[in-house]
Amino acid sequence: MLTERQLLILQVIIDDFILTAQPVGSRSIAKKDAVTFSSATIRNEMADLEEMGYIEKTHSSSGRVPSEKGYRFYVDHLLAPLRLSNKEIMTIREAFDDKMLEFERVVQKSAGILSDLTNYTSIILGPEVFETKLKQLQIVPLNDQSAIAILVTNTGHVEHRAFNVPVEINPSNLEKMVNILNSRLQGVPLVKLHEKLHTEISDLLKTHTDQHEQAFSYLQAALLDDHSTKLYIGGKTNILMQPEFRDLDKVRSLYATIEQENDIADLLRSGEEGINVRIGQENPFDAMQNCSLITASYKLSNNQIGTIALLGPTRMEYNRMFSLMNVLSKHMTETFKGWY
Amino acid sequence: MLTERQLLILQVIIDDFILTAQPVGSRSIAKKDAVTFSSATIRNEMADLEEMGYIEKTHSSSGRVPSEKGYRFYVDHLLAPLRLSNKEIMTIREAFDDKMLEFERVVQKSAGILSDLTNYTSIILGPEVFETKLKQLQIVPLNDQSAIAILVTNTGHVEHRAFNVPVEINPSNLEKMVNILNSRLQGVPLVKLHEKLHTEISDLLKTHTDQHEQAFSYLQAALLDDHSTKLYIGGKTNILMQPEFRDLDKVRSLYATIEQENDIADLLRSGEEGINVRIGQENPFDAMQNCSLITASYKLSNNQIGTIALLGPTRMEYNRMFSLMNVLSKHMTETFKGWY
DNA sequence: GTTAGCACTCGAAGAAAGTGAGTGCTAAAT
DNA sequence: ATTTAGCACTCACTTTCTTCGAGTGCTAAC
Repeated sequence: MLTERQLLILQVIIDDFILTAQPVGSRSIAKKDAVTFSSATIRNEMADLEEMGYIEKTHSSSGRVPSEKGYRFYVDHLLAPLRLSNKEIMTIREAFDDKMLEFERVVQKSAGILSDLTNYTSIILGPEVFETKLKQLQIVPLNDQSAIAILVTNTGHVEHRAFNVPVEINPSNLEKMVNILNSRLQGVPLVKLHEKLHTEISDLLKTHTDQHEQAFSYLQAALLDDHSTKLYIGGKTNILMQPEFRDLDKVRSLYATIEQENDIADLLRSGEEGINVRIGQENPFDAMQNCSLITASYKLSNNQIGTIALLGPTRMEYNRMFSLMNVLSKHMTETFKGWY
Repeated sequence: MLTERQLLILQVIIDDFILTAQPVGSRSIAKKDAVTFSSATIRNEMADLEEMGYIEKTHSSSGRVPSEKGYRFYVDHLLAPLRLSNKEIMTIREAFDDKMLEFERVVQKSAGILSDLTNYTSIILGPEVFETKLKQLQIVPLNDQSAIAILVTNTGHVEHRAFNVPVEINPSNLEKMVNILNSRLQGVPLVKLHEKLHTEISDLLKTHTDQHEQAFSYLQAALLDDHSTKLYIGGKTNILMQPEFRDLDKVRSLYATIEQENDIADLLRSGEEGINVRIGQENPFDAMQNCSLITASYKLSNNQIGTIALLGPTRMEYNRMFSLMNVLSKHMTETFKGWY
């Protein structure tokens, strides 16, 4: 168990290191107002803290640096919630002031804010698509060879895809077809669209259009793009600002990792509801061994859950990040309230 | 005027430097098979070439490095068109093999190919929007408070925007309104949409709907997003691979410059038809003083012109880049042929 | 005109020396 | 029994000095 004094020293070391990225020495700790004892005492305490694994030396005569265990303890027990600055609060409030009505827009903006305010990289994951349902289907003929299929979901998401049409389809047939499709497909979850097209619609179309086979296959190709959950990334280049990423190789391998969107999505999904932190080795990917990943969840009105995340060096401003992500996820949840 | 021998030496120096990024010395030039004279002769010639400004020394006893004038001469007079490797040709061909029908998709893919094959950063600019016309307008009600306006252009481009609806509008009124809008707005160039809405439609709506004022303003807000030309950027992080960007400050300021999308768009637009190269100082932005920008134009079926560009260090593989961009722009032009 | 030869230049890489922020330990002070 | 002053020691960093070699320009011989 740590004594009061050790807690204080640990806190000072971590706070200082988060600020400066430099190893913290006993003398500089002793200078703090909150610290009333001498550097020698601090040295003794630091030796104990090191023995317990909370701090480390970078070399035998260096100051101390928080270990991952130290950060973990800090996050779990020492974190003093920070009041956000007025500027930060205003930035977020203003962004949400102009009513946004599209999921994409909200998420994009949130990712932007988060990366701008933090200088880290933000990643936002949308909710699972299971429940997204088809609201309406439209087909707009462009010319006699191609048309655009537009798909609107109940969440206000719009997808579209151009496709070739067999020349023989005439406008009235097309309209008929779209009407049939709409009447049969409205309300169908996107993930079931494929199946549904096969089982129910295929024969229906057959009776109403001549070229059903071809039309069907074209349409299918057009509509069955991946509806997989997208990742919104903000401030990708902020990583370059962090002194721990002075080494370009590290940057490169981190970028390579981030580009595996599926893996990252799985990682974000794996967090519990509320705020989570993964510190250094707690992250599954090699390139993230020097990183921390903070995730927070937001809710949609149907109680589906999405995740916002911040990726930075282990030396992260955890307390400010917690407050920021808290506020932002609340704003997002609030914005989405009563949407669908 | 340069002698044959000087031309040869200049060529070797530039080719070598492009490959290795190291200053080229007289001895290494003398070793080339194509070179039959001694290093001493080469030194004499190099002194002349330097006097004429085609090459430079990095310090008084270093090998030579091409000057910007040298690159300019090389690009204008020495460039031997390079046969692309089979792999490169196949990559491009395969990408264009599966029929793409949407401008965005084609452009996105092209940008991807270009940056992947070159390890530089690719930038693609769409054509001016002047001629893009409204094909069809759709309004899909989401619930009783919001709806989505979808706008399809004759180029197959789809834009959409959610907006609030006054609760009182009922479905049949909405349909009526959409029909009116479509009949009056189809074929109107996007850039004139704003004006047209004001002069012609406002009063028309008035006679058909009760809440025309509100509906109108909402719709206006929904439709009049910026239709400005978008930039598609690929391989932004490729810049990190170039040894000349070992200095993070340079990378940062280059990124900052690229993020000024309007300026970049203007820059890309300013090239002549065909392939252009801007070398170092010929670029207008400070952060690009060590960069070269190659631009090439592609055509849409209506003869509108778009631009693909490649941004890299002045020490660029100009001949391969020329071939690549040539092939790619042709493929793009071909793909767009007969589209609208 | 070309080239061999040579003195010279200068950056890069390495070794040596000095600096200072930090430590651990001991012994005195509280 | 803590705490602290004092001191020897460590080690990254910086600066200075050396060495090394790839490169040059110039001169004289071919």
